[in-house]
Amino acid sequence: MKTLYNHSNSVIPGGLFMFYNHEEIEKKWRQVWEETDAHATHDNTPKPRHYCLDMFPYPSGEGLHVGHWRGYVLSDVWCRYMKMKGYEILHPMGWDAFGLPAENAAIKKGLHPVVSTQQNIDNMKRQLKEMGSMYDWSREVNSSAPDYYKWTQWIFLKLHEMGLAYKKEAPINWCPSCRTGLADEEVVQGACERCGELVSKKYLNQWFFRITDYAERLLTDLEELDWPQRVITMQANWIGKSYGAEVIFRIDGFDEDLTIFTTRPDTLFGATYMVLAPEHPYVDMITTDEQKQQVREYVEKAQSATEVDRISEEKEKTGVFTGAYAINPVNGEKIPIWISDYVLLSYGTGAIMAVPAHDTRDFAFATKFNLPIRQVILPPDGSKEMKEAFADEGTMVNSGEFDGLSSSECFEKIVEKLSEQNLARQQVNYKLRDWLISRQRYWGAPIPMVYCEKCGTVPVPVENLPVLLPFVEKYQPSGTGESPLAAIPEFVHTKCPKCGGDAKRDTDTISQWVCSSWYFLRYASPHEDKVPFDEDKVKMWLPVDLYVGGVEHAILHLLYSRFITKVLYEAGCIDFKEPFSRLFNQGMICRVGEKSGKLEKMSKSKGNVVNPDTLVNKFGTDSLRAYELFIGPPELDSEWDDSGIEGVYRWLKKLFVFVKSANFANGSEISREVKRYIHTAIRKITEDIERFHMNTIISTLMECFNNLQDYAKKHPGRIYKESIGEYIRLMAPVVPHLAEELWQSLGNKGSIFDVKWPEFNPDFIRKDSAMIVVQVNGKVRDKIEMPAGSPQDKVQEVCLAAEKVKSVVDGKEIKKVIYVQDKILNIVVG
RNA sequence: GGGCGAGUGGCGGAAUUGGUAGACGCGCUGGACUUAGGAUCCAGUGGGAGACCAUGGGGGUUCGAGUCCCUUCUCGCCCA
Repeated sequence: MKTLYNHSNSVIPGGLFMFYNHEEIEKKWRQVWEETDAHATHDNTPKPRHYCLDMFPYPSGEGLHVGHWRGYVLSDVWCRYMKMKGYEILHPMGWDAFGLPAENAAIKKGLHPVVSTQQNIDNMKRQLKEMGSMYDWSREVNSSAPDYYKWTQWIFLKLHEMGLAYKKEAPINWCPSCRTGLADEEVVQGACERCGELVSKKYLNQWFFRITDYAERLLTDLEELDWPQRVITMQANWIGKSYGAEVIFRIDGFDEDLTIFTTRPDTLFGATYMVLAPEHPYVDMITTDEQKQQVREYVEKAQSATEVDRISEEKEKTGVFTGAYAINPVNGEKIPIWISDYVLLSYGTGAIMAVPAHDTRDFAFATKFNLPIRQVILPPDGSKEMKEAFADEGTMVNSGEFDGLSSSECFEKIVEKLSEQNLARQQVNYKLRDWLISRQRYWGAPIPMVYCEKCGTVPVPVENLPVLLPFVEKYQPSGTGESPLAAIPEFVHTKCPKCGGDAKRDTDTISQWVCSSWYFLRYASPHEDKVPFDEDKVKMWLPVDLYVGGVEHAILHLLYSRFITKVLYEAGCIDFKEPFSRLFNQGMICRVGEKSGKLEKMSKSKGNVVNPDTLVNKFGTDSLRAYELFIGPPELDSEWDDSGIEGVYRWLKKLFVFVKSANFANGSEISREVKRYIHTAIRKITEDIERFHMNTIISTLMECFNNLQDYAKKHPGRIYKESIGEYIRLMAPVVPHLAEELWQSLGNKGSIFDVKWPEFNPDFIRKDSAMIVVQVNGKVRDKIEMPAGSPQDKVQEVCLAAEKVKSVVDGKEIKKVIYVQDKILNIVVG
């Protein structure tokens, strides 16, 4: 008894005890929701539909921490609010269960991924249910389930059929620790996005998706999205469109030409040498005998360097002369051809013209190897000194007929001139490269392709899907560049679907990013078994109205999903080009890291996680939900502080006692004061939810409650059920369990979420009097209460008579008076 | 180096269009009830004795600036 009293009881007037038993209340209402199927989404409904999606998590063994809760609480508050606004809500949840994170976790625990994934899903699902979110679990998807990945394979085949999936032997990003190839997007600062290991190069025959075909569409359609600006910018930068020109340089003594891409054709006269990527196909051909040895050694060494190192501006430049010369098409000059690793084969044409005077890296290279630096653009200050490259625009010099013109003008003029001789043309270039989707790992959807000696590469027919991932004991990555599946003869050996002869399966698996780039479509018809998604239902629900998740997916997942959506649009499967109309990125929850002592993103490895289970036990889900919002603006990072939850808990406890212990009168509220409190809150909270200012919802609710409580103390028994009911509806999206409980105890039947969101009435917040702030020369001198709507001369008269004002104004000339209705009167004196 | 955020009490943070800076909460101080208080309730809480001073620093626009403009510093993220 004593512990209960300590924790949760409040003494109410009259000496009675009230116990806010959050555990019992929350359990009760979750059960009611389950029994009444309260969160089921109905496809057929007269209501307007709203699709709100959380980025589905990968089933981690560590479970959820309070940082994960943030986004989920936010979207749930939004959904519950929208439901009360009269929408039919689709708010599903599922598991990004295939792929490296899940597999690495399984290996670490020494469990089979099938087992560990299921365990993790069970635990996380329990946690998610405890959050009280209105997920419709009947629509749960699991990307590692055959009835799901069957359709991931279908997507692969669709792209193949459209000519958007192709296989090529290429140097790819290889993570030696994860023992698999990675997409460019998965390499961050030269390291594996997952494990942080430095990525190296490996030549492998791999499947790619032709995302570059969609570069322009992916860029221009960004404009129509209601997304955070920074995500749009990051995507645009990643696509990396640049305008420039292709210019052809003749190679002295050879029939072959070198084509280069430059974003600065205006600097052509300043090109004093050329550089090829060490892997460039002409290197061997043009290298003179004297240079052969050196070049060969250099090419070998360059293979091992990471891309980030190669293109870094800080790194000491290296390179070797090939002995060959090219002819600069604008002036016929013979310029040496070098090779250097700062030129990448994969960007542009793998060859550049080097203009040391106007490019930072070229400048560093030329300085090191004593190559000529010729200034062709004069900076606006006319400086001819060249201590570093001048990369801006200016006036042309040393450029023949173009001298004296502005460099921006010559950008086109020089290209035009060369194009007459077919030596140049305007060209747009993209940094985006094709998407590598083969993984040499076990835990993924097998690539549905078969290699037949007779027929070549043959897609597995759709009716034979899924190509099942075999259950094997030994699934650890081999590291040889072959997937573990290659070691399973029963899997590898198959019959050719075309000729029926012996054939071998592709043994790589599809990147998890493909699995997650279409899951939002699956939720519309999660049990459909004839097609990946029911087109009518997708039309009903999509595109996603609100997508909530972390900014870490700004490029990878969001770009891939946009791409797949565009492909399916082109294929005529869906009628929209963009999957997510509105995107919201919640900020990270941070805490001081155990080892670093610094504020870091919450994660197990940093040793700074806070487990929600403990807090739920002590304070209840509703308190934690409210506190997750209260901690700060949802789009900004916030620091977790355990003690803050106490304040929220106290509010709920007091509220519980307040509502449960009083008898509110039936009928309409008669107090104007109470009406004003409630309607001020209705207006503020509605606006705040609409613009995602979730933190101030809590403040407003607390403030309003404090007002109601004070009022009730002064006027016992004078608050009506109507007002309390409105208050409970306002808090319902945030604290759903308590709201249901209190709603019921007011004598209502049914769920509060089937009741309409309260309407704000401006008549009720109008005040009879206004507190006028009286300023003299902008300084506050007094505050005077006046009837609302008083005219300026009246206000001025009263204010000037006020003692505090008089003492500063007297004896001075009044130069000007500014009056803002019912707010402020500013007297300007000389 | 470039782009985008952010900088307000002891702390987390409020402040639609420029109009009482510090809402709400934590913490703290004092008091009440109590065997006890880590429960609850009441009061107080930016600094300064004060005129006044205060939204990272400096300038500006304005009757009035946390908010707009210029400049500068610090931190975070992304790109290079």
